[in-house]
Amino acid sequence: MEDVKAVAERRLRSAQKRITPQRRLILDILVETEGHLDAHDIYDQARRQDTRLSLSTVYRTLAVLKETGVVRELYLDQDHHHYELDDKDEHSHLVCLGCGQVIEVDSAAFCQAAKAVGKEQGFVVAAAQVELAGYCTTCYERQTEASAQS
Amino acid sequence: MEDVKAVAERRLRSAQKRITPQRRLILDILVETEGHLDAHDIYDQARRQDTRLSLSTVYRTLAVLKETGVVRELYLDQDHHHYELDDKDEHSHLVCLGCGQVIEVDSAAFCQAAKAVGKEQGFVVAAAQVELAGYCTTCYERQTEASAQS
DNA sequence: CTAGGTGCAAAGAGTTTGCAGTGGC
DNA sequence: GCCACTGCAAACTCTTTGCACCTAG
Repeated sequence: MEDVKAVAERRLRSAQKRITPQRRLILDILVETEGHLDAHDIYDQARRQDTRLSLSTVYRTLAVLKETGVVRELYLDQDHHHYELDDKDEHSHLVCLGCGQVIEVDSAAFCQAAKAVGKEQGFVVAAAQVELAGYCTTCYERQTEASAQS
Repeated sequence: MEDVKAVAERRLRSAQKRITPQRRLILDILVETEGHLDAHDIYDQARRQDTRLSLSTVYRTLAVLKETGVVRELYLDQDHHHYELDDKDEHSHLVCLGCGQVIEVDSAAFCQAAKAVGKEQGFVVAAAQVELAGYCTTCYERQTEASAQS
């Protein structure tokens, strides 16, 4: 855990970026939450500890962290960006259309498929963004019940 | 070709939606272009034939077409939505980070992987959105040249 | 000391909405 | 003729930018 932060700070430093309290705070939140946060989530949480932090700083920090490969930007829905720490293995996201929960799954299978597909087209795949939409068990049952009684 | 439009109109009608000249126009553009258009592309093209058409109508029409399953909304980049006719087979998109071109590829492999992965988690996958980012042959070569001489 | 970073407020994209008038069915 | 649809303008959301001040290295 502590490691992640150390690595992140090293990366910032080697990119001539400064380690400011604001950046530390945002990084802490990302590390502790281990989730998929959007800029506003981070802002809200950060505000509890530093009431003067501004949203633009959050955006600017996320941009820096993305540039340095510390966080990854996700596209879980089409309205805003989400971010997660980039310390995990390749994985993709299952988004439940019913309750909105996001499940992470290993995506080795996709990466392999991605590279194969790319190769066919003479295309070098740098990144595969796979978002799966569907229904979790609970929501699926709820939905089939609902349509059964109509 | 003509078929697609007929199907689309039938779908609209059965959803109690009206067939207006504006909707026909937008549909025509989608059918003829066969590409991945964003709202503004459609607006620009449509304006050539109907100078009074408004952007909101484009958005509203796209929303209706999406609802009725005539078009599919894509997420090719994070800044705005793209749309394509939903009459094609399952396919995904290769987006070139160099020149921005979008190549469509068959994604049977992904769909299969998607369903398998979902099943493991008790998750019913309704849609898989796969966007692959990378470099086409030309841009890849240009890039390796550039880094070679530095 | 001096870039690079910050807060604030204002600007920008892309998209949505309220409302009065129009036109499919 | 009714109600869905339209155009227009204004609002809204998310994100970015300009600028003066501040602070990490």
